[in-house]
Amino acid sequence: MPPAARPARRATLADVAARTGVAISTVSRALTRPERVNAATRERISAAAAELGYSPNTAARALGSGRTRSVAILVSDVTNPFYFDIIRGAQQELGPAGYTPLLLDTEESEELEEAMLRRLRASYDGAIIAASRLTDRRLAELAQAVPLVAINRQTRGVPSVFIDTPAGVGQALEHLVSHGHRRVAYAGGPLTSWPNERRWRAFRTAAERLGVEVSRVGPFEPRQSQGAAAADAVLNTGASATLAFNDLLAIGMLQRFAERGVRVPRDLSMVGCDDIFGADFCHPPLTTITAPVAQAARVAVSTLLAQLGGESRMRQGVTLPTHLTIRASTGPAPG
Amino acid sequence: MPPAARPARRATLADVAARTGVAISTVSRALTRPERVNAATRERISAAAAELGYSPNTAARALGSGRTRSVAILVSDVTNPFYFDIIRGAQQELGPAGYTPLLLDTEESEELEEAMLRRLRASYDGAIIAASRLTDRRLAELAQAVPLVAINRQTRGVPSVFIDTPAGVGQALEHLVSHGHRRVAYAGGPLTSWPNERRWRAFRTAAERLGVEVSRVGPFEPRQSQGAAAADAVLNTGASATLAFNDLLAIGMLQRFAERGVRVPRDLSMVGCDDIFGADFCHPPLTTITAPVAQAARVAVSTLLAQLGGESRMRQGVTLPTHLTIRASTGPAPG
DNA sequence: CCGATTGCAGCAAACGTTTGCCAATTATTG
DNA sequence: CAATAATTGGCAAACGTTTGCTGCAATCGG
Repeated sequence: MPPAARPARRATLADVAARTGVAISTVSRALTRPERVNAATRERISAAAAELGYSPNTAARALGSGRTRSVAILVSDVTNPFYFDIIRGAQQELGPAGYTPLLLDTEESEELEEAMLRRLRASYDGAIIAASRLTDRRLAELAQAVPLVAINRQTRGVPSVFIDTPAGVGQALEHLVSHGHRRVAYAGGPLTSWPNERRWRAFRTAAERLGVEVSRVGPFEPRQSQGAAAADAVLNTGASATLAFNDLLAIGMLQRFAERGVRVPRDLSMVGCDDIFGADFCHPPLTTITAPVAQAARVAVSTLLAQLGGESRMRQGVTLPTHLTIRASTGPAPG
Repeated sequence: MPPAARPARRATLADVAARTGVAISTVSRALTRPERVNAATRERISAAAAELGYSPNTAARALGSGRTRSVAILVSDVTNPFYFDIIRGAQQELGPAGYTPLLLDTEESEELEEAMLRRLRASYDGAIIAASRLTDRRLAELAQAVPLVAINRQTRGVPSVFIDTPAGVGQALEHLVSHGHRRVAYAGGPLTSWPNERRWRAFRTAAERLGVEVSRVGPFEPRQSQGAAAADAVLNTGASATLAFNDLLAIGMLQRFAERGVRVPRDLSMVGCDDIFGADFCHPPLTTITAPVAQAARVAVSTLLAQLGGESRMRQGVTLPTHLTIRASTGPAPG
């Protein structure tokens, strides 16, 4: 067993220093600020470090420097596919920058959200908050104390990345109206969800502009299982087309319509929001407002890293465009 | 602004100690080992800690104690919906136990897997490895140095949770044979995937037992986009039914079949593995081998925590049963 | 050839905990 | 009531880094 002689203990700076015959501080600098150390010495140190398989102890580093090289990613529900792309996008941007994600599930709770952020404050350098449930006031206060970037939440004083789904909502409604729909319904998400309110407002405004009748049903938790209730409620309104708060809900509604024998899009047209995994292969494939979710996460991370890097003139708010992806769940109004 | 007087600096043990008039060590003990301290003192300390909003600095704690209260979750691709349930299940078990997940994406790379595990060794107490790409030897060696539990990977000396999909493969084949299928194909996953080989073996064995002809196509990366190639390859074999390495691939295949005008299950029956998000609402809904993925993750975490807790007599290997979920993608053989 | 400048490396003090050991106080026992 | 035991709380040394300051030597300009 050749590699069996592995030291049980991890190599530390002290070990590398001893092997090289220099001081610990020199090793530290050689590894973190190479330019502060003579090239020859640096060489020897790197060699010794490699031989010993040295890698820094993150806890000690965090304690010494106050920086952790990790970023908290707050999602309200790890289960929601919307966040998969958030996680993925964040990961993509974080990894190459040498940061590690700290995934936190706030379980749709305002209290938990703030508590986690506070409790683990020393464990991350900054945070990406996707779908905050916090009030504007609390969020703004928090942003004073913690470097953070919010996704899909615009609040004064809080850097954010906003996915312009409301604009897409307008497009979606035009699409429906052009197909002859005159009565439309909005199947709403949680009342505490900020984007939900924005989408509803955009929906109502566009409807007014286009002269169609609207109703709103809900609130519904954004889960597939809630789709049944939402579908039934929409049917009650007599609308010929409906827009759901998000795709998860929309997919659930689609299933319910199928169960009840409501043919989509023949009897009813259905539009979702976000274009999550599954929206393209559900039945019928869902017309939806495609959101650049992974991109939003990447932008959020890069904004955050810039902030952490001490960039003063910072983008305070970025808006990302969406587009309407027309699939098979929308069509001409019946009759 | 009442809460404005917040100290910019986080409260430390020293602050609490000063406020209570006891030593730092006493505060530490009062908070971590309440029984080691007088009830009255403990009371006063807790009160002061609460007032100051004290919460321990995890880095300092890790440094002092060598324990981090966090668990690494290694997945080969955060994008794969299979892992959503892993993440979710792990989260569910970790949270209540006061642990935090450290999500690591190994990007299907053996090197990255081991490197991450080593580099971040000081940042986690133990690891859950879902779908290791490591060789048996490396994995076993690693298990000596790091408390870990593997999911879907049985290797001597490595505690594991195994989802018995191979048993389900047998069932699936019986289901197909009972529908008159005589030629079946396996659309394989990555060659480095351990479960892939197990599934294929189970498939071949069952086919032999049932007297049907098998072929194997692949390997394919387990991505939806790879479904096209897999579907075309299967069509070439002349099989009337096919089992895919996993649902992601199966869903991709379903899409390709639709494109090519192959009617499922009329012309061809299709079975997936895992029953991921989407398997129930794709078109047609997928017959699949349902795996208790979230449960597997929960069991893995609890096994790991037991190990961390110093339990010596440990379950070395747990096997979780699967079952065949019949939906609409399978039916009688054509002709 | 001397004083000023620069580059490089080391010393030592943090950072906020945990924890082994010891001292003081209080409770228990014969 | 003295001796012993148990409980309680404090001291101080880790843990492995980072980083401000200092000192030394080599280099440079004049």
